[in-house]
Amino acid sequence: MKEIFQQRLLNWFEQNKRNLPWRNTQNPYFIWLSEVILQQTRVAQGLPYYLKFIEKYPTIQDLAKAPEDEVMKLWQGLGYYSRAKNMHYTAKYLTEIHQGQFPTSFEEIKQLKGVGQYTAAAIASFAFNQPVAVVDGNVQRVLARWLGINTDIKNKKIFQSHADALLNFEKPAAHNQAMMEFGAVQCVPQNPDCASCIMQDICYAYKNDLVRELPIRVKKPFKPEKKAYFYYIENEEHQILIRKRPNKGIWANLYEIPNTLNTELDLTLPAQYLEKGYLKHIFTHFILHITWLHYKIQKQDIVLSQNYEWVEIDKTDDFAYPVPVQKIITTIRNKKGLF
DNA sequence: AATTCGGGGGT
DNA sequence: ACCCCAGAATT
Repeated sequence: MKEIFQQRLLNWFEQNKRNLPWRNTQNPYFIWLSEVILQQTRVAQGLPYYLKFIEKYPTIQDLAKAPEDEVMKLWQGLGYYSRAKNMHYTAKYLTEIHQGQFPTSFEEIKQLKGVGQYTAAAIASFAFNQPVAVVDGNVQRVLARWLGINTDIKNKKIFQSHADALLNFEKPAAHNQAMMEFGAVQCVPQNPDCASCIMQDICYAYKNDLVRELPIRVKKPFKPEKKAYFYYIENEEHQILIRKRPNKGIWANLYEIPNTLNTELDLTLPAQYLEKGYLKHIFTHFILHITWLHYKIQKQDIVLSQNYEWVEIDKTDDFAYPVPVQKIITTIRNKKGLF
């Protein structure tokens, strides 16, 4: 059965694979970059970021010598910002400590910051053709349905052992990519077209009418909601107040306008604001209700704690912001002239 | 083993 | 409103 699956899978892959830029290379730097960008991210969303990164940083040395703020700005909007932070750290590490050489074994690759089990297996197999099986969300779905695995997909070990057993040792790179592509294109999460599937006659879920039930994903019962105020504070010199967030926690090392998310406001503001608005921001683990307020003040009337800085409104785009902060700035700035 | 970390697109 | 994506680090 294993050989039948492997052979059909590779045949299917040859005929149906998408032409993606990181598939036309064995450069470990490009492959690593693409894998980090694509962590928990759809190909369609990650693709433009990948193209931006390889254009701006054609080599790992280019990435290593870039300022972190510039890397974060290029990453803006992708989310999971620690990926960018770790990636930049690892680029510097490999350039300065490792002579710019990418490690070639799975074990060494997995030691790199920001590289876990999946990404290490992907790089080792794609770039160096090592026989290590990748397990991502796509692979888990394919395995769960084909074999009828009914344990929660959080139980990674179960899936890894099945993926290991199924790996094609002759062609690990093609096999791994084919597994993921099959999950992404054919064995999709919702309403897969099983009628056209080449694995139909050997698929446990299809034969037992369990396609809709597998894979099993245990979800958290509820998502908490928080409220916060965000303050667009403008002075008479057309500057606004921003600061860099701490290097840990949510939105690490991104820039923000004054706000009450997880903190008290450390500023004294006048009684009157110019306008206000509302924004809902949905995270994986909570919902944030944002009320934004637009103030105009005299620069001399405010005492700044040391890490705030005034920035020209026309230069605010040089900094990397969380998406809701960028939305507030863009919304208000685009009304310039009304006030 | 459970929680934290983002954002977007599909349905 | 819910799902889930080429997951990893931290607790």
